[in-house]
Amino acid sequence: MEVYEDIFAKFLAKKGLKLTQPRRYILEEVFEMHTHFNVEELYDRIRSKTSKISMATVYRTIPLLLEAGLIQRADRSEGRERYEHILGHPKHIHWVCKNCGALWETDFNSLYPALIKRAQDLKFKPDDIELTVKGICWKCNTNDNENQSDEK
Amino acid sequence: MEVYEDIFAKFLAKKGLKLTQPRRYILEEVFEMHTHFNVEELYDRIRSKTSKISMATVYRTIPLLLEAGLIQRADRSEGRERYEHILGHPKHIHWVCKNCGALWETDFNSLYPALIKRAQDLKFKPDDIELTVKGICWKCNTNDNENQSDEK
DNA sequence: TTTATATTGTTAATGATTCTCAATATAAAG
DNA sequence: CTTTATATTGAGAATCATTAACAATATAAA
Repeated sequence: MEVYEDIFAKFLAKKGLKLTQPRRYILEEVFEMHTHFNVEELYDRIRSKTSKISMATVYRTIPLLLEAGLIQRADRSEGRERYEHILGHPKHIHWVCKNCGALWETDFNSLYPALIKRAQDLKFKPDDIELTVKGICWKCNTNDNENQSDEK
Repeated sequence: MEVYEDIFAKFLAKKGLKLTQPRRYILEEVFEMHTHFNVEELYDRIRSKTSKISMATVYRTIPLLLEAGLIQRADRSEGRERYEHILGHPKHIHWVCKNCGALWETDFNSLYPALIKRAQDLKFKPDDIELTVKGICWKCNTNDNENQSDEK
C-alpha cells in the first residue's frame, strides 16, 4: 500500500468515512500526475482507464484530499481551479510570467525557515503555504527592450 | 487628483483607453474600502451612491485595475474572487485559519529581501506577490486539546 | 439476515463571470 | 459647430464550473 493511500485511509477512518474504489482511483491518478491539474483533466484521465467514476465523485473527493493534506490548490487557470499533489513535492514557489505565461517552480530553500519562524511568532500552525510570484521572466524582459523608452 | 487616479489615467492613456466617469466611481470606491472585497460588494457600494454604473462595467474594470497594479487578487471566498487595493498596502502575507476562518495579515518584513534576491537569481522581474498561509490559529489550537490524544 | 449509514451516478440547479449588441459618449480633425 | 472613427456603456442572454438533490447501491456492524 502506497504511503498516500495509508494516509488517506486513516484520514477517512477518523471521520467515519470509507476508502472506496472510486476514491482509490482518484487518489492513484492524483499521484501519477506530476503537473498541475484541474478536475476535468483528472476525471478524463481516470475515465480513460475505467468507467467506474463520475465527475461528481471527483468534485466531492477534492475537498477531502485537500483536508487530508494530500493535495493543495496550485492556481486558477481559464476559470478553473488547479491542484497538485503534495507528497514528495515540498511546498514551493510558483513563478508565473505575465507576458508569455510560462510557469515554473522552485522550492522555498532559505525562505522556509524564515516563514516558519514568523508563524511561530504568531503562534500559527501552518498547513498549506501558497506563494505565487507574478512578473516578467528574463526571456520576455530581454525581448522587450523597446518598452524601456518611456522609463523616466 | 489622487495619486491612484493619476496612475490609472496614465495607464489607460498608454493603452488608448479613457478614464470615464464609471471607471472613476469604481476607482474611488476601491480605495475607500480597506478590506477585501468581491465584485458584487464593490458594485453595491457604488450603487448606493449613484445609479450610473452597471455590474458589467465593474467586471470589465477589474482586469484593468489588476494590470495597472492598483489592486491585487486577495483570495477566493464563497465561490467569489476577492481583491484588495494595493497603494499604501505593501505586499503582505495572508494568514487564514482553516478552523475558525479568521484571516489576518502581516507584512513581509524579513522575508521580502530574501524573495527579491531569489527573483534576481532567476532573472525574474516580480510584480504581484501572493503569499497565503493556511493552518490553525493559536486560539483554535488551544481549544482543540482533545485532538492531541492521537499524537504519536 | 437486518439495520443504519455512507457512497455513488445521474441529472438538475446555482450562480459567478463573460459575451453580445445596439445605443451613447468621446476626442480628434476638419 | 459638424463629421468621423473609435471606445464605452448597460441590459440581458449565454457559459460553464461547481454544487445540490435524490433514488439506488454498497458497506460494515450487530
